[in-house]
Amino acid sequence: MDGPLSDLPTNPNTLSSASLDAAALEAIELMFFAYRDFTDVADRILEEHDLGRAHHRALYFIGTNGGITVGHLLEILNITKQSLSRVLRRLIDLGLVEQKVGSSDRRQRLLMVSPEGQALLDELIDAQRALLVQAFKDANTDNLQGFRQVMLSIMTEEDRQRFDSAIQGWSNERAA
Amino acid sequence: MDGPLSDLPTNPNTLSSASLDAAALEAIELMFFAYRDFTDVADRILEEHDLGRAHHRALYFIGTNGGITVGHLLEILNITKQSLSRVLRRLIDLGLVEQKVGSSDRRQRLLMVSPEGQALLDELIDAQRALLVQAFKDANTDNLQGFRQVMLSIMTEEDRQRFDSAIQGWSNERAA
DNA sequence: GGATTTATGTCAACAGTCCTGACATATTTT
DNA sequence: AAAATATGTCAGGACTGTTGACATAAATCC
Repeated sequence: MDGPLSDLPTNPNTLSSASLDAAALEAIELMFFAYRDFTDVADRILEEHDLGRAHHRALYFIGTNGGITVGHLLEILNITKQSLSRVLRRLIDLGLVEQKVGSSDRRQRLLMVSPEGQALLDELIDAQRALLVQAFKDANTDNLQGFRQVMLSIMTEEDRQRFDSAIQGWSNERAA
Repeated sequence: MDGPLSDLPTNPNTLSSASLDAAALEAIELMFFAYRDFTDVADRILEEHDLGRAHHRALYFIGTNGGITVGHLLEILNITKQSLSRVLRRLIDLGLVEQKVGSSDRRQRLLMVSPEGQALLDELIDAQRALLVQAFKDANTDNLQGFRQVMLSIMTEEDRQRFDSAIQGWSNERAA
């Protein structure tokens, strides 16, 4: 049997309300299982280092935003500073993350990963990237655009703006 | 600027390794932000009822698999029975979930949601479905198929089998 | 029919991650 | 000099996951 996304009207730009509803209902489960298995590949690596997901997230955004301030990191992660504190302390104590006093504002603590932190981050990113590359292998350009467009549209506008994209604000527009 | 998924080769079925890599790298963040904002809409409702995500997940799979056994629920959720116990106890004490002794195997406790549990579940599902329907509104059939195909491919084969799909096992096949 | 396995439940302890509230320090801004 | 800002920390609580141990009832095995 085909799933809810398979029996749609012929016109590629016209989807019935019922079809959208059925597709969305299935997508609730797609989100759950895909995200769980996506995070699992990283969790296995983190276990070996006795670190949790929170450490992964902090390490990730520090590594991909070298010199980020604590405040900015808090904004991205959407957690309290007390919550980040424990995680960050651990990463610093383990020598995976380093702090530098801000040059223009000496109150700031600029965060960056150490070589050891970068090595772990590379390991984590490679594992998740490999999974995604495998998942993308049999998809064509349209499929990938669709995946990207849907994922962007699921986010809040604020989060969407993190992705520099030609289709920013597209959600209220008609596809060309 | 376009994102990594935008500057791909013209042939829709041929994607360079570098493009796939760049797309996967971006997708790591797409997964993070989309999933977070997707769960947030449910979390807001759960807060009003003083329930957590674990209660949501249990309620969801009981509601969509009426009469499910405790053992089967544990398999789906991939957690320990001790972990589920606390959550289930709370749902039962609140009158959101009911138990019935199995008819063929009287050791089993068949789980089902009460009318009150169904009402809460409907509220949760409606919120997430509304978000997804909105996200799907500007996508065409190919886009949605792409989203579905990629999400299915990200899962383990075991999880993928929960979705009855014409493209089961497609990951090693060539698209028609 | 007695022994074993299975399905479920519970107690206890511990870990990770999030929260709120309060308070402290250094630095910048007004 | 006073107020605001960036950061850090202490304390306590909630939720959700883990391991290990033990208990009961029912099904299955020999």
